Amino acid sequence: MDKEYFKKDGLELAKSILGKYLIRNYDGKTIVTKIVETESYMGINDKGAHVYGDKRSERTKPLYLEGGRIYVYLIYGMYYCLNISANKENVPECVLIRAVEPIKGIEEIAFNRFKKEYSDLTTYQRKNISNGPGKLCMALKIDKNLNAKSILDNELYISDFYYEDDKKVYSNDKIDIQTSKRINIDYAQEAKDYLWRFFIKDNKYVSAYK
DNA sequence: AGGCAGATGTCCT
DNA sequence: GGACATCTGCCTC
Repeated sequence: MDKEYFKKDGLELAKSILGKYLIRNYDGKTIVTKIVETESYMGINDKGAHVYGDKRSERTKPLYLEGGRIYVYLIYGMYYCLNISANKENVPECVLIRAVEPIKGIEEIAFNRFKKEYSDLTTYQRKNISNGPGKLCMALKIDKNLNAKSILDNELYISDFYYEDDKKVYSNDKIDIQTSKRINIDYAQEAKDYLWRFFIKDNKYVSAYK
C-alpha cells in the first residue's frame, strides 16, 4: 500500500481494505491479522460521524489530515477504537476497523487479551479474541500513542502481503463482501440505516452483530 | 446464546 | 450532567 491508496473516499476504502493484513510491530514482536469487518464514517454530513457539522476539535484533528492517518479514540471510558482517515486533507472521512482475524503472533494476542497462553483459553475466549473494535485494540496493543501517525509506518500498517519464513503471502482479492447497518449509532437518525458496515461473508471473526 | 448492568474518561451541551 | 462507533461478568433460558 502506498500513500495514494488511502486517498479514496471512505466507502471505497472500507471495502478495499477488507481481506488486507493489519500488521503490528512493537517491542521487537510482530502480530499479523486480517481485516474482516469495517464501517465507513462519511464526514461532516454524516450524523453518525464524530465530525458531523464540521466539528473540529482536538480529538477529531487526525480525521482532517490526508487519507492514511491513524485515528484512535477512547470509548466508554475504557476501550480504544481504531480508525483510518480516508480521502484528501480537510475531507474528514474515515474507516472504523471493527474486527480482525489472527494470522501470526497468536500467543502475543492471547497474552494481550487475557494474560494467558493460547492453549489455556476457553473456546469462548478464542472465538472472541479480536471480533470487535475494542477487542482488536487490546489484542494489538493499540492506544492513543498511535493517534495521528501514518498507517504506512512500521509500528502499525496495512499491507496486501506478509512474510511467512521469508516468503511473501499475498491477500486474496476475491472476497465475498456483505453489508449491513452500522452498529450502535441509534442517535444518528436517518444515517443509522445506511448500509455502511462491510464484512467478509461467513468469516468466524466478524463481530457478534448480525 | 441471549439479556442486562456496570465500569469509566473525555467530549460536549 | 449526559452521551458515548464497547466489553465483561453474571444471570436466566
